Amino acid sequence: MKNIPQISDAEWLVMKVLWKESPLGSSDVINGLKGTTDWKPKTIKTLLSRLVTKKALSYEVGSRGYSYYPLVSENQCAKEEARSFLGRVYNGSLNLLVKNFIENKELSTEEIEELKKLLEDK
Amino acid sequence: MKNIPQISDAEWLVMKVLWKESPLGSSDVINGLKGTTDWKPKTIKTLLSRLVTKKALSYEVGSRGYSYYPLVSENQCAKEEARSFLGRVYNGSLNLLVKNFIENKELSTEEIEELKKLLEDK
DNA sequence: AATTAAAGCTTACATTTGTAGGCGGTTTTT
DNA sequence: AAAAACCGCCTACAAATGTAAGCTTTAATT
Repeated sequence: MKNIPQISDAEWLVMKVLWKESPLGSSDVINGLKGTTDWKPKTIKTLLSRLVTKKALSYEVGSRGYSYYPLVSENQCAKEEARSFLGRVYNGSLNLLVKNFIENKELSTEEIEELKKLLEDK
Repeated sequence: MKNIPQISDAEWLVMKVLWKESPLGSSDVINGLKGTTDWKPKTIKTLLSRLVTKKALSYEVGSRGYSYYPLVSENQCAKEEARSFLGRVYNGSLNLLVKNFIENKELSTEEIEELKKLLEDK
């Protein structure tokens, strides 16, 4: 059981690129964020470095620079975030969240059907 | 349509006290947090002030100090947090979150039953 | 070969957050 | 009335975050 590092909002976007495909050089990550953000390349490199420091990423050294890859899975991180978010806002209860969504009519009919199915299949 | 202010983790705990009951004086809030946190009274006052600055709270002036009350509802804030969290982590999809919980077996049988019921009743 | 571009390392700097302490005035206890 | 407790206001200060720029070495282009 490892500790999941804290990943900030901005850092999540970087991680997502690398969860989709890795290893990638920084320029690839920069490219992968075109359209998603307006960050300067330097900003993205800062985020990459911080993620390495936090041990969310590591890298291999190649001739044309580092090739980054995740040390933690998206699933692990998502779970951790969910835990923290649900704990803070919904007393840790996923059901309460869903209930709220239903009550606030935040869900389309299709989504509700899909949820039902998910639960049935389970 | 108002903007929901950003409420930090620590601030949430303060808001929760006031969402449960308000208006309350700072000493009541301090009391309401006994057992939940170890914060010094001063810390809680700082949080109260910050929440006022952020317009998450306001207060009436009484003879024995301020009486704080929320300017935003728990439901609004919860919705906003959910939006931000789901957006960041689950592409905005509640269903994806639920799916993940099911797959990771984070839900007890009872919770699943309850969810089904919630969806049926809807 | 000379210039330009890129890589990573270090530094920057404002804002938000966690976590208080000090100060001067008021209220409540002794 | 004097002391103790409490009030709110202002200040503090480190860590995390968002958002980069500068410098030095290396690689790519002309």
